[in-house]
Amino acid sequence: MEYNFKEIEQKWQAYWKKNSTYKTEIDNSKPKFYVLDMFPYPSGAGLHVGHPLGYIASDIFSRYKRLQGFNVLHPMGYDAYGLPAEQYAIQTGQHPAVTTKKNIARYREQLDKIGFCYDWSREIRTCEPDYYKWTQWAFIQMFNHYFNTKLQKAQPIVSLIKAFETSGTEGIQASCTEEISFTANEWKAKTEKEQQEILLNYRIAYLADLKVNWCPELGTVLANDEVSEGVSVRGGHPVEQRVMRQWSLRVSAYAQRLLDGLNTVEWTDSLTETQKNWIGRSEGAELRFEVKDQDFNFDVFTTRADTIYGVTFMVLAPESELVKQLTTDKQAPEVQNYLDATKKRTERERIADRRVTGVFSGSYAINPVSGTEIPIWISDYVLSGYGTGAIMAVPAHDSRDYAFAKHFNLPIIPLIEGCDVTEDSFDAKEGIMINSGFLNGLTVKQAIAKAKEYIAEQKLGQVKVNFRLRDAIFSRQRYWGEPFPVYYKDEMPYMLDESRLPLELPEIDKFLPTEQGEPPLGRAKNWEIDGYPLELNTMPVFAGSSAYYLRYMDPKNDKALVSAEANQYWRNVDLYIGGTEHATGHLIYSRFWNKFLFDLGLVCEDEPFKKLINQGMIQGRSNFVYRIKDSNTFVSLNLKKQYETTAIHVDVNIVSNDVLDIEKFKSWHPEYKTAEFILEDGKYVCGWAVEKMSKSMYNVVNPDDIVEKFGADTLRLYEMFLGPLEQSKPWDTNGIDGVHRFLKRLWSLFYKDENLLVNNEAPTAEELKTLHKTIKKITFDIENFSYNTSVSAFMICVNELFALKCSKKAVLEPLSILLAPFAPHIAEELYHILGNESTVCDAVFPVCNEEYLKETAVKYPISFNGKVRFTLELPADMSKDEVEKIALLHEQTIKQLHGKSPKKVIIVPGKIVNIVL
RNA sequence: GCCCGGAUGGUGGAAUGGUAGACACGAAGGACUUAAAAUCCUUUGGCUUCACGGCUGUGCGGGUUCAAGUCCCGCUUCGGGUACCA
Repeated sequence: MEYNFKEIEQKWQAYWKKNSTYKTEIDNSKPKFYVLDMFPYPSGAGLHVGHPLGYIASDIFSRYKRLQGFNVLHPMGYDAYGLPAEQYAIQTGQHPAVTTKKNIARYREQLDKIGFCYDWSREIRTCEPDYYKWTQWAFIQMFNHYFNTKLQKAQPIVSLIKAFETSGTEGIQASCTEEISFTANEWKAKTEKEQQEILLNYRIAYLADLKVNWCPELGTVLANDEVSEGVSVRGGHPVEQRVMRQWSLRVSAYAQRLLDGLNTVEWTDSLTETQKNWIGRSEGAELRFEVKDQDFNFDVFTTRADTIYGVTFMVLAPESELVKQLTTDKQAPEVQNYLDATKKRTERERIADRRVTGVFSGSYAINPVSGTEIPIWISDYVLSGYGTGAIMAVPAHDSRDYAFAKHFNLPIIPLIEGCDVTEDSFDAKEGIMINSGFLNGLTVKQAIAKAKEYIAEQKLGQVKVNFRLRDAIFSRQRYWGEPFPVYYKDEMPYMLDESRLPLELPEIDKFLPTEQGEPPLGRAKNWEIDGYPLELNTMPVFAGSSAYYLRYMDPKNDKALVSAEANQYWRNVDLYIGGTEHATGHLIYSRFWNKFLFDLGLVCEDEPFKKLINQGMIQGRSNFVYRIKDSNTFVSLNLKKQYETTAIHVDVNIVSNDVLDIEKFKSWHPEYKTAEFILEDGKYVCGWAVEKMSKSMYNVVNPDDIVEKFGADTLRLYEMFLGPLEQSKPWDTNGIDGVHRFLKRLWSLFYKDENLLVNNEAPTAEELKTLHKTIKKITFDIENFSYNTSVSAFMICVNELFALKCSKKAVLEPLSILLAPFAPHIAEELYHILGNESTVCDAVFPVCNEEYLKETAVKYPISFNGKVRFTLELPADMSKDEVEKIALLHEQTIKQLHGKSPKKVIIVPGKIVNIVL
């Protein structure tokens, strides 16, 4: 019997489906393990071979954990809302729901072929009302809470209202958009509308006028993580700054907790580092500067309080409210010119063209420590959104201030002994302070601490921590997203009653803004509730992915996002696998979302993802043919030097081992029908390059084709065999024969022609050694996600058993269980051939018995000055002295010594002998 | 600019400081076959030698060590992230 993968794979996929093998229920008798993949956005292009890489890795781990007796939750679903479907709808008029559904069906079909152990009964789609009901619900909770900075925890907004009623803002410790203060009486005197406006200043989900990233091309605002280098991450359209009234989530309130939490999770260093940078905590001081000839002062934030004696000017952000206050009449026209000019510059232009610009405001500040007068400038190199939107400039020790000072000829005072600031600033935080009054003679580190102390003592300001992390803008002027459960009364937002959820996405005639420039929902008929208009914006794509891992625990629950019981059992994700591209988006938002729900007592774990692995990208491997200029003749790779040629991408699917299938090429495209070829050794050899896998490079490989030709097990093994999981590597179908041969060879241990070879003989010591060293290696590799070396280990094992002609059940059975996580179909088949009747998924993972691995002899490499000259087989338990004696007496040693006596002999028992001459 | 990863045969890649190149692909040769496919066996870093063997070799330059792909210092280079965050 031959290895018929097609038959085997179909048979067991049907069996698993029929027997609900992958259905998971809460089982308190077993420990839980939750393995999660970052769910995909179902794009129209379907899956290419790069997509399943992470899914296969998580599938292996899930199956492994199950074999070890864990109750494994391994769900899958779809991040179904998003821009591409809507852009497509705008172009074609097709409803995004229709294309999304179609794409999901296609994804599912592709995923099913690979034999994953997903519990599909738990599937979720973010665009389904049953699901987004809970996204809307969470939003309502965020609206109804504020963040108490003292407790570092979300609290009901009603408790804040109570506090306002009794003592106003006195003693309030709450994260807010803007510091405001009022008394209890003032509060009570306010109208309902005024009170609501004030509460928005504190709510975790709030509406505010904010400077946002507006993308005209997409017709929507974008969050910071959706913009990179001044263009939208999706589509690469220019983005500009605009002030708009938008929903936001007060993610910044959780900055410290988001930072602290990173110490409690097992993520890769690079990922935690990225998050740390994104959160951007900096400790420093807020210093108050008085303005000369005005009864006015303002604060600046600095991490270098030690450089206070080197401040030679101040700079305000052009958008700062201080600009108006500090611009003198004389300077007013010039300042206005500058403001107009900067406003016109988009973020992108500012990044591309980083010239030094600025204008003098006319005012002077007084250095609070030295008392000197310093001019106040305005420049766009200072950001309005960070700190106070104003800085103290220390050109000697900050490169940006230095560039500015040089350009406008402002003084530069060095503060560190021996530093040279004639060409560049000295930014390093090291050295001994000079020119700095009471800080002279201290190291920079000491000076920072002392200056902070001084500032606090003298009440010149306060020690402060600033974060780079911004609140998440949560409104999108788009159709294909979750509607907000919000209606407006007297222009103030109010939440829908929970009983009215979900608020379903209405139908509209066109997926475009209205003629008045309102978002697409402005087109919806009767988009109101009880006579009040509903919100026209929809939620961003990260809304639906922020708590999906919780929903999988209890996907059908219509009373809660997740029941306490399910949450108590499944708790959080033990292993999360996905791409690095979500480092600053999804992985921040979902941690924030989870912490919020944690504060409300709705989930029992503070961090959602305990361990996280980033799978590397699968790159494409493109092939080229070389056309001789102005002809339809193509020349083979190694002959092309003789001609002037153009390289043309050719579909990798009609190339095998870099040799072009000429007939297929001719019919690939009409213009090549009459093509002629200059061959080498009768073959047309193509060139190649590693590039992104994309349609335009003709290097996309579809997993379906691989499954068709080699089977799912081969695909799974080969994806893992390509290289380390976390590394990026090119896909090259050429190597796949190797793993396919391995499976065939494994099969050949069971069958020769029609004869079953399996027998019940007792295994030899050698066979047991092969088996158990494989068990040991595979176990270690799975635990360390080193799947590429496990595939090698399987190959070695089968090669050895093949050489030993071993078809013993006692060896093959554990081997088939061992292989089951990697190649479940063939493993299941083999397991049944061996006489088992239940699924291999419920077998017990074999355990290595070290007894079988014990070596009686060691092959000692004998080296001279570190260079190995020969090997010597000696008993494993031989003493050091005896090894030395034998090694030194060996004829080859004597030859190497040339009559000299060795200076030193190093013996590492069981490892190596090194003789030093 | 800053931060994080890499760099090992023709290719993908192995190597708790202890015989570099496991395992595969490709290539070459052979067996089986009328033939092909499939399968099996052998060789395969480079240079050198009839051979035994020798020399050399993990991006570059230093260093530590009995011993370095691995540790340290300084570069080169290719990816990825981030960007006026004071």
